[in-house]
Amino acid sequence: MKWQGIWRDNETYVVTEDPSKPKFYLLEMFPYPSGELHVGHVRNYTIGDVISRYKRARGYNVLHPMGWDSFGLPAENAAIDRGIQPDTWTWNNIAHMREQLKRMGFTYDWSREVTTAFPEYYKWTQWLFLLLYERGLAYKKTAPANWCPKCHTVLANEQVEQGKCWRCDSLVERRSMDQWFFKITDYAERLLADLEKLDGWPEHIKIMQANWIGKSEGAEIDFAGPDGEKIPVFTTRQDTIYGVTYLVLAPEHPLVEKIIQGTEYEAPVRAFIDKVMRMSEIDRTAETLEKEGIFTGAYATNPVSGDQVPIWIGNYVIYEYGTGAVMGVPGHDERDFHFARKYGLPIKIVIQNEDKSLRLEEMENAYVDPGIMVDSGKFTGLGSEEGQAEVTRFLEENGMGRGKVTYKMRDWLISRQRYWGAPIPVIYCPKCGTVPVPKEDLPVILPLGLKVTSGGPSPLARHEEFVNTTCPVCGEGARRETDTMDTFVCSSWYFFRFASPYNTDVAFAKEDVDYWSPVDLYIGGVEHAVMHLLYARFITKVLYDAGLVPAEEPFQNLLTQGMVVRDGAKMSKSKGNVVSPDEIVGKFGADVMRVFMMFAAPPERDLEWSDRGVEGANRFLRRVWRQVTGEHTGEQPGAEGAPGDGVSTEGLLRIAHQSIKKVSEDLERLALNTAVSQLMELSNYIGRYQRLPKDSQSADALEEAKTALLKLLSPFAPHMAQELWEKLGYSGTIEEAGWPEYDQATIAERTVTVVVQVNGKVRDRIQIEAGSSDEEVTDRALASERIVKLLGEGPDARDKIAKVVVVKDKLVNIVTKR
RNA sequence: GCCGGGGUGUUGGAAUAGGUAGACAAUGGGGACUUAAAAUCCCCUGGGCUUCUAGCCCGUGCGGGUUCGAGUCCCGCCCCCGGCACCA
Repeated sequence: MKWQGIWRDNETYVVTEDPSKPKFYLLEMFPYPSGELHVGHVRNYTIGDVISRYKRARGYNVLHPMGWDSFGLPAENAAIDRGIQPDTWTWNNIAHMREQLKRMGFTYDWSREVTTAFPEYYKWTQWLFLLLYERGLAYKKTAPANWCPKCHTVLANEQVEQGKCWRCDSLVERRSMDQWFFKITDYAERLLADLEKLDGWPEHIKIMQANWIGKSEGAEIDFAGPDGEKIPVFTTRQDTIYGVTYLVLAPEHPLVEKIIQGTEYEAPVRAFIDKVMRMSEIDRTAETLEKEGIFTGAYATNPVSGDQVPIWIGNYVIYEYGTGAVMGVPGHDERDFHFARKYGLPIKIVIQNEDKSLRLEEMENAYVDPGIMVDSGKFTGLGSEEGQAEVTRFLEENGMGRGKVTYKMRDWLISRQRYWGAPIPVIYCPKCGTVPVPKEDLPVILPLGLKVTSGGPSPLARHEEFVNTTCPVCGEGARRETDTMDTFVCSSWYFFRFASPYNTDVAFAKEDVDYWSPVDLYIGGVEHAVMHLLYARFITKVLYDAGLVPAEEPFQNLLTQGMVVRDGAKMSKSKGNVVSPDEIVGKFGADVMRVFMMFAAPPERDLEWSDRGVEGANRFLRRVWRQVTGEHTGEQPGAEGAPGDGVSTEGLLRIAHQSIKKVSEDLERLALNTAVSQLMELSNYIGRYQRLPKDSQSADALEEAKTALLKLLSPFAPHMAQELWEKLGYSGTIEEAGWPEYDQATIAERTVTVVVQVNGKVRDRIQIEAGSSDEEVTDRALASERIVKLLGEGPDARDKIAKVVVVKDKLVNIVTKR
């Protein structure tokens, strides 16, 4: 507490741009102000704070900011449940959580605090929308969207998990609505390609993003419908074009209506479509769903082979992907194979494996591997890969189709039919149509004090004063857009605002973002692997293209920390296994909480909460206190133990310097748990050393070991390290004293323990002078008591040896003849 | 199904470049101090065996392999966790 006040009063952690120092931009994902800091936050922010303090001690100019992702649905729900205004609720939560953060002793530069729900911030979120609009990257269209009935709004694709809303788990429905989108698909290729540049990202996150983007290279082939109209299909297997025996359209496909009209197939096809369309999204995409289809009565022509093939409708064809129509190649596609078998459609083999062993009557599965094209007209004999290129060329030369790349990723739907968000800055004029709000009119203020109710249209849409406005172009009466933006828009650029938070006339100043960008280390949960992290990369690229930021990628290094669990399960109120950080901090102090969380598990893995572990951390810090001050911390004196063997001044200095090396390296590679364990080892040794007779202790060496311990401990337990620093008689902050450097000569041991193995099994250990030659080591090993016992002495032993392997100063392995 | 990550004592975890498996903790046990308890300090804490002041065998999910030597590399399985999921 004492030091927190001093840090604040001296503005220790307020940073300014300083070109004379190397910069380090450290960022943790800012929280949604839910009301209470939970242990997951504490873990995330402690990891960041440890790195921040370490980098600062190392002389970096560290930007370490904090803010609030403060728009969003829970505020509205709280308003409904408790009758408080969303803004009041949000500001109260922020005030409370800010205090909780301060109590942890985090090194934030609070002068840069950013709150996305303040007009000073969302003005620039709206500006960002207009920037995308100008650049043709924001557009409105009517499209079927994911509607969450409980949240009363649409959701982006990324926010639907297994057919359910990511927030409330409700089953998502399909609704056709007029919506604003950001054209993230224009950046699909770059978002994919630039993943390769992100060396500092965990591989699995990059893979998740690549899968989400879902690039497929193939071709679009124009089949001819019954009246000669084009029916394009997308395929990645152009080489199987001669194996097409039918076509399948998605039930939504516009051509369906046309080809069944007035035919005997009309009624049954309609019934089939109705059935499919009535299914919920989750049922329709469930893996258990039986593939079903129905014949339309119409036929299409294969442009390459000239074959006439029946047109079917299938429940498994997705209208939004590719062209919403697929060619059925049962011989070489698993799904098509089963569909063909089920409905008695013909199967053709057009790809043979090398040994020509495929026989139609023996096939139980499709042959999906590459092979040699057979029965494929002029392409017969080509390999699959070559065939794909040749078929594509043939299609293009004859106007029958074209090479095509398709992505699974869809455009980012940003409209939300909710109140507590940044209003979309658009006006609809009966005369001028859709008109963006001029930049000088920003922000479009979100009116406060509205009555928020559950269900029905958003309060904004019912608030006439907000809705009614004048057209900025013609001045006539017009209406405002009443949807607000997805909160992920707010969080897709906040890291630039932190670099330049004071500006009122620009979103961020060029020189500020030039100095600070990119974020050197970004820390947060995996749950944002494809949402926030993809959106932030997209927006950064847009800003880069507009010449506003210097970096094409926002986050140089990424650390995705694991969850905090208890009894193996995620903490939740309903399970009653929630740990309150306030309680722990109140009982043991922030340092104990910090040390426990850093020690209990490596950052990227889940951390199992353990009350016993917290007590262990407490014991460790109390011991350090006693060792440094010589004071007792409540225990009775007189129960001193023996120092144990092998404790020496030389040993003390060695472990002190080894610890400097080890802790520094561990901090660099973010192995914070092993860094703490090294500190424990150092402390254990100091304890044993202090139990030596006073006259064999070196005060200088002890002082050196103590200061090393405190400096190394200071990122983890800053309050205590600082207090002890003062007690040792030093002035100023321990951080200003700098990070310790180790001396290699002190670490080097004069004698080393070498393991002696016989045939790979450890048989003895010998003490030997460091740097001894292989011959010396071998001689010593053979002379050792245990080896003599096993192999005999002198020439006897030498006769039995086939080979000796020596690893310098570590190990010698004697291999005997068999 | 596909793609990732993982499987090490009673538990959390360590072993960073193929070289002493189990560091550091937690738990449990024993002891010291104490009238007693707490706190503190010391010792032990993977399994089995034996001739027990000492030593042997087994042991990193399972089965093979490479190597003087494998938790680590290769092949084939099993299980757990995460992501995607009829994507043509």
